[in-house]
Amino acid sequence: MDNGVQKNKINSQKIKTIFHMDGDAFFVGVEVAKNPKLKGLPVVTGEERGIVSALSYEAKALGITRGMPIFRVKKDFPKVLILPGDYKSYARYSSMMFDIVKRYADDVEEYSIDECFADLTGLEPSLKMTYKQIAERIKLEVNEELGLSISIGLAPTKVLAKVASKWIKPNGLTIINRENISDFLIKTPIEKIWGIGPRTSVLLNSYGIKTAQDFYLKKIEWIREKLSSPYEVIWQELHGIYTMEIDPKPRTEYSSIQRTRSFHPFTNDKVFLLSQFSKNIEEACTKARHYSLIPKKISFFLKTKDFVYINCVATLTSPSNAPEILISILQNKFKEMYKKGIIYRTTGVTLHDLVPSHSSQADLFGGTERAGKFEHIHKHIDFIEKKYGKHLVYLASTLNALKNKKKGTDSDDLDRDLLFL
DNA sequence: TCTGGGGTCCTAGGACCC
DNA sequence: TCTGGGGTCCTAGGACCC
Repeated sequence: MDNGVQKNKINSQKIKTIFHMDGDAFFVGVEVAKNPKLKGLPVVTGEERGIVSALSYEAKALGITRGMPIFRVKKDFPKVLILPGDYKSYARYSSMMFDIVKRYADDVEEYSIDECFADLTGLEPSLKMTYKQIAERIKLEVNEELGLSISIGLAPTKVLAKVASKWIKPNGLTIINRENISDFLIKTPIEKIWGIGPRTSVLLNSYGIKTAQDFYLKKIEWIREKLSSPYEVIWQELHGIYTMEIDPKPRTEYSSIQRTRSFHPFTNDKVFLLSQFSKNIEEACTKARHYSLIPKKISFFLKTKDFVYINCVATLTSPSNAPEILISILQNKFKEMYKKGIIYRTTGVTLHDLVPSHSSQADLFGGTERAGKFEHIHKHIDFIEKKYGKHLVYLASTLNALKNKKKGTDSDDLDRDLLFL
């Protein structure tokens, strides 16, 4: 009970040095590293998504923002270079970047594709460098070896290290220690603190809390009374009390896997929607198999053109990561979710309660046996995709998602497709 | 057609049991 | 009889993150 607080009582004896690294305009940074001719130009990525995912500082200077529709960029900023995302390269550069950090620190938490935390505590004597020098070395090596610019924060906690790495950007290095915390928090709006989003900011504003310093100055009892437990942890962290641990586990464990697709134009075509779902299921299953995970639960959602979600959950009597089985579940659930007169923009599938595949036991209803047959096929498919590239092999129902499916098809068609399974 | 895609964690409240 | 008072487990949904 109250684990975070208990832990920190022990940990607060020892002041930590937490390192946080944040890529500068990371996706664009990688594009520039791949093709140095782009350096100094206004560049954005996200062409395939229709909105700006990342933008170079030159593009930002023109007034482009994250999330801006690509058509607007084309129209208003014709000189800007627009690139599609190259996620394979981003992942490669990401792990090379983290490898550099691991040269110095053992405990590295890969937080996202362009961010990591590391615990540098106690490394000064063995590396014969100050913490600042270690950070400078890492920055230099990432810059020289990978051609990437990063910003670094050093602080006693993760939350403060995030404040620090954001302080100077790009190419910054900022140190917060227990003595100068307030200098930073006074100038940080509360909504900029990691973990405090728009809803909580509005609530805190209503209590007169505008800056991180205002929050910091509240009594812990007040925080407990007004907010839930994660905010108590943030309060501790802002006080320099190490509470959120570094988690160096490799990113191979998932508690859920999701695949969604939005489409254009919006539609209420049953066959089209089902084929989109089907493709989502296949891709989610491919990922699940890649990590040897099997879901015990699956959920589906439809999003209407007005952003209303229709959710639906199914518990699997026999856990499976074979798309054929999950699609047959979808067939039933879809009838509950779909309404004739409504126009949809997105379909989504989430696999929940993932367990390692070796732990799935045989059941009495033959579901596992049936899944076993498919397992064979999928082994081959996974192999082919590994060799020749992704998304080569699809199920019949997914073909509808690949062909630009004609509108208003009768649902009998669909049943035939699914029967084919 | 301003608003994509992939995650994690926490809480409130219902169901069920004694 | 003016319907306590716990547990536990599960789910839906909120909030937040990059």
